[in-house]
Amino acid sequence: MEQNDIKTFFSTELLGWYRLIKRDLPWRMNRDPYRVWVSEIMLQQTRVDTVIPYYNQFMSRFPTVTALAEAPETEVLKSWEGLGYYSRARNLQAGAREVKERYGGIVPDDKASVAGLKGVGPYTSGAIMSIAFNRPEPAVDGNVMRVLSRYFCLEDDIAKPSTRVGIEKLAVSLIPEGAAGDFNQALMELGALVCTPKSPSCLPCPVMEHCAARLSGRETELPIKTKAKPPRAEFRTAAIVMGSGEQEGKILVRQRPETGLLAQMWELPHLLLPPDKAKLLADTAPKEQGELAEMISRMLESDTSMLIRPRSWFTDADHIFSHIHWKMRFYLADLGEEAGALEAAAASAGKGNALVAAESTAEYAADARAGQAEASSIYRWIGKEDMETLPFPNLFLRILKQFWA
DNA sequence: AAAACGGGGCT
DNA sequence: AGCCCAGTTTT
Repeated sequence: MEQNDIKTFFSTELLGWYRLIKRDLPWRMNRDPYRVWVSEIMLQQTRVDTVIPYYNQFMSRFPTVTALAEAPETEVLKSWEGLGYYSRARNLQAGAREVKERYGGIVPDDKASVAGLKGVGPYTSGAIMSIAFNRPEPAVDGNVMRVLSRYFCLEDDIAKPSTRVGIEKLAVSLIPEGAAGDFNQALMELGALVCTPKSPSCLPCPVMEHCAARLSGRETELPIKTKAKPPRAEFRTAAIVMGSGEQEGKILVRQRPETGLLAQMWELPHLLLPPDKAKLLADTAPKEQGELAEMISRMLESDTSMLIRPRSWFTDADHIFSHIHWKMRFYLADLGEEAGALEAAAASAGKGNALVAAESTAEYAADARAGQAEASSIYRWIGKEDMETLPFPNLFLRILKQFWA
């Protein structure tokens, strides 16, 4: 059979299959461009099952572009809490504000305008244009690269940006006349339900008979993809500082900087350990680390001008981001009058009031500067009920819940 | 071109 | 416990 017939077969069979079995997802209720837009942003790097509850809550709280544009930023961030990649939420709201101001609150039926919105890249602009407006644009995500790599037996590394560009050209050529939205969703649906990464279910696949990878028995070898580097380890000590007097029953939290990791989210105060101290955390029992407790307490004194007394070890927690592995140790601390046991231990370890040892690495220096630049104005005492208002990343939310359990 | 940027699911 | 998933922005 000729290549063009193989392509036509693919498009026709896939589209027919999708129209029979497509899942009933909340963002498929209608073609409202705003609903499509929100769903596509949430679905970046995130599975359908995870997104569904967030999507429903988000749409009821921010039903229109204007509602989102006019909402307080913290509220938007709070609604994104636990979803990850928080710049998506801030970019989405920035986009909503642009649509409100420049396009009167109507998402424009124009590729360049949509592609110009913050947080909207090649995939998302293609998805919005095709799904909401039925324009023949490619929407190439990981599913699509996997499906097409297998069906056409493409051996390019899908981790390379240039590969996506090539697959986009192929994808456009496959779009059936007048069915761009359904076809693009069909491609992703097949990748999600049938042509899965690990063990694809070829037997029920609507296009198996002309799948080049399957025909040559190579469906599990494709697509080719270079593996990511493992995350680098970072050791951090953190404190749960319990207030007294006015602050009785409250604890000390702070807001992260405007940019970078977990930007603008709230957190328990913590400190990146230089490599030599990190070994201490890794190798020594929590209760014998007066020195580490002492370091975080000195950092807090310098930031807040309050006398912080570490009292006891609370818990250890690991958190793995895509590029960093945080190994954290939490101490309970208060503003007590007398020195705590841990401080005594630190003193006997021979550490006086000297500041934390000079930075050993560029990373540590950068972290220390960022911490200092934001110091003092970003700290705040919160009670249990404030957890419902301030956005915290999951790792800190878990610790807070454990503390207030 | 490579790194930064979360969090959860599967085996 | 280790491996996998992968869009956009920034460097």
